[in-house]
Amino acid sequence: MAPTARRGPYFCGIDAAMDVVSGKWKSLILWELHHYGVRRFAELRRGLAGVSEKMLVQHLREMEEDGLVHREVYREVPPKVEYSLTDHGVSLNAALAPLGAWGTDRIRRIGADKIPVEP
Amino acid sequence: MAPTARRGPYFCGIDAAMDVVSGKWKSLILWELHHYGVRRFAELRRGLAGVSEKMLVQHLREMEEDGLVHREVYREVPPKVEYSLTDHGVSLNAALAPLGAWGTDRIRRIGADKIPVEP
DNA sequence: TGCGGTACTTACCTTCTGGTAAGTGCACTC
DNA sequence: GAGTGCACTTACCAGAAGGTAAGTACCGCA
Repeated sequence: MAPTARRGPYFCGIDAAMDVVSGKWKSLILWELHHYGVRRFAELRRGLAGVSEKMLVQHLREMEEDGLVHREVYREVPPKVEYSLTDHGVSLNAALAPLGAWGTDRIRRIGADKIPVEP
Repeated sequence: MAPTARRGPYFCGIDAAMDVVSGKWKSLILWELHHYGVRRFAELRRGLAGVSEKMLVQHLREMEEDGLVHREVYREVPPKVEYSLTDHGVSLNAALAPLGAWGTDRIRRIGADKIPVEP
């Protein structure tokens, strides 16, 4: 029940897009897949410092359901699964670009003290 | 402590922008203020069907802190407070436009059954 | 005199999100 | 034969987000 409780009726486009992007790691996953083209599960896990396996799986599943990422399973041992962006994923990433630029601007505005420094 | 617990170090621009937009009603508030230019508290409450006063105040306060909205208090009785977008708010709204377009497209894709129908 | 409207504030409660830690089955390496 | 890596799954738990309902202080209106 929980997995598909989302996707309610939307007020507007932003709403619909947000529903798909909201999730702590989704925009990072999008960016990672955009940057590398194709990535394996463990590669993503290592690429997104701090993500838990549970959340990575969950977000990837949701993004697959939403038609953003493609999941290719190779029936081998050890298991191999490759993730990549679909056309919708690519276009979403493009639509996020201006927002990213705005955010970069904001980081610059609020000062250099907010630059990523992990504890 | 809770009000300013956000604004952690950011991974990237998207992250920084999301931090500012995430909140159930924030994008709607942005849109409402963009559309009407200036709105009073009660006008916003009526415009955003379903929002609670608590969340509206809270979101407006955060957006004010983030430099997105301007709050103009008229010391009269009954009280009068006007909200409007700052330049940053306007530019954020512009940056959200492509995302909104993508979302509208998505709504069209996933079918007409998801069109806003409030219970 | 009581109701409605203004713009909030406060306390309490529920739901959702995300994190931790452990387990799974199989193959390769030391 | 113990340890490691692969791609997960499961159970449990903490904290954040958001909703409900009531209260505040003042005024205009009937």
